[in-house]
Amino acid sequence: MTKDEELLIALRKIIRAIDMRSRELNKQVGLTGPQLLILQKVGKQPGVMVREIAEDITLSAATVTSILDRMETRDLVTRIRSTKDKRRVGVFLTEHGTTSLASAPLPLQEHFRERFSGLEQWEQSQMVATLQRLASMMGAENVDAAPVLEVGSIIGK
Amino acid sequence: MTKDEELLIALRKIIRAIDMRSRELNKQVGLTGPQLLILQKVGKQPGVMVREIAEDITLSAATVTSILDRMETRDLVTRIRSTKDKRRVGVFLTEHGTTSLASAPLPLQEHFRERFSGLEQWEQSQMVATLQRLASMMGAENVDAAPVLEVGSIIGK
DNA sequence: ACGTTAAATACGCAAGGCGAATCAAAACGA
DNA sequence: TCGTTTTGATTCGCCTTGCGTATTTAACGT
Repeated sequence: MTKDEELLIALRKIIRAIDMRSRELNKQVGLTGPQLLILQKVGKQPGVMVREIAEDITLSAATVTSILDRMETRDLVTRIRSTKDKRRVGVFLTEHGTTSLASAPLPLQEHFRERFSGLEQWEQSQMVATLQRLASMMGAENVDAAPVLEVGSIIGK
Repeated sequence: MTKDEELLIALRKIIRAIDMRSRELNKQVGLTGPQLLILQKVGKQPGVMVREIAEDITLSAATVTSILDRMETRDLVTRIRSTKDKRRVGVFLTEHGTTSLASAPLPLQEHFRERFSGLEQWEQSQMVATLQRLASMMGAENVDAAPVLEVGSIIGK
């Protein structure tokens, strides 16, 4: 098994674990992972724009809108259109959203967090750094477009 | 921002990148990530039962059935009911499935693979190791019974 | 022979996601 | 100043993963 196969397998396991966690959360408190993420973001930065949220958690604006729809019908957030710039829409927590956030379980499983926080500081940092690196390696475009050098990309087209 | 928040953000980016890749694959060759996984499984073990597949990739039988439905309409696999035990259904690759599997693009993006293979050996190993560790930290129950050595796991329970 | 259990499917449902199209408003440019 | 772009958000249509809960068909135990 090659290294990148191993990498993929490991990633799939991780993805699945996170997905399961999300479903579990949804059953328990009616909040899926992505919803919780957004809730936290709004909690930290009331009035945050939809665009900002989307960038933050790297989802399309359309997706964020649809998630916000669901959250709004559950009375977790409200959207208020800016009067200054009427294109903008700010997202705020409702009272219910605030209390939900306060009592919300964390997006990651408890037992994971315990294990993670049990690691040495440097190990945690190293882990995060590795993931961030991986993320940027996978992130398509943000890796500024190989300049002239690359012949392959031209041929490839 | 705490370390585990950073971790989660990075993970979401990675997940998204993989998801995008999966969609891309789907458009190009009609194979999503999970479908590819199943295809590989069937390739390795022709005639494998639905139940076995489900266990293997830890999905419900219902889910596997629905994925197989899609794969069958795309003529990637066929299902043949056993004559011996008529409850059982074996899954096989079609010709098209076989060639698809052989020529299947890799689950990871090309440019990622290039970058990844550009890393030093030790870096690759380190990266994979980190992910595997993460996966096992997240994997809930399937962390079958850390043997005696591990004291932590006992206390942890 | 009859009830129990196992394998697969059918059915219904929800969420996350995307792109393309649309609409409104702001910014820009000449 | 008046078009033209650009930006922010939403709507629409569509797809997959994934589950739970029946339902059917067949094997098995006693």
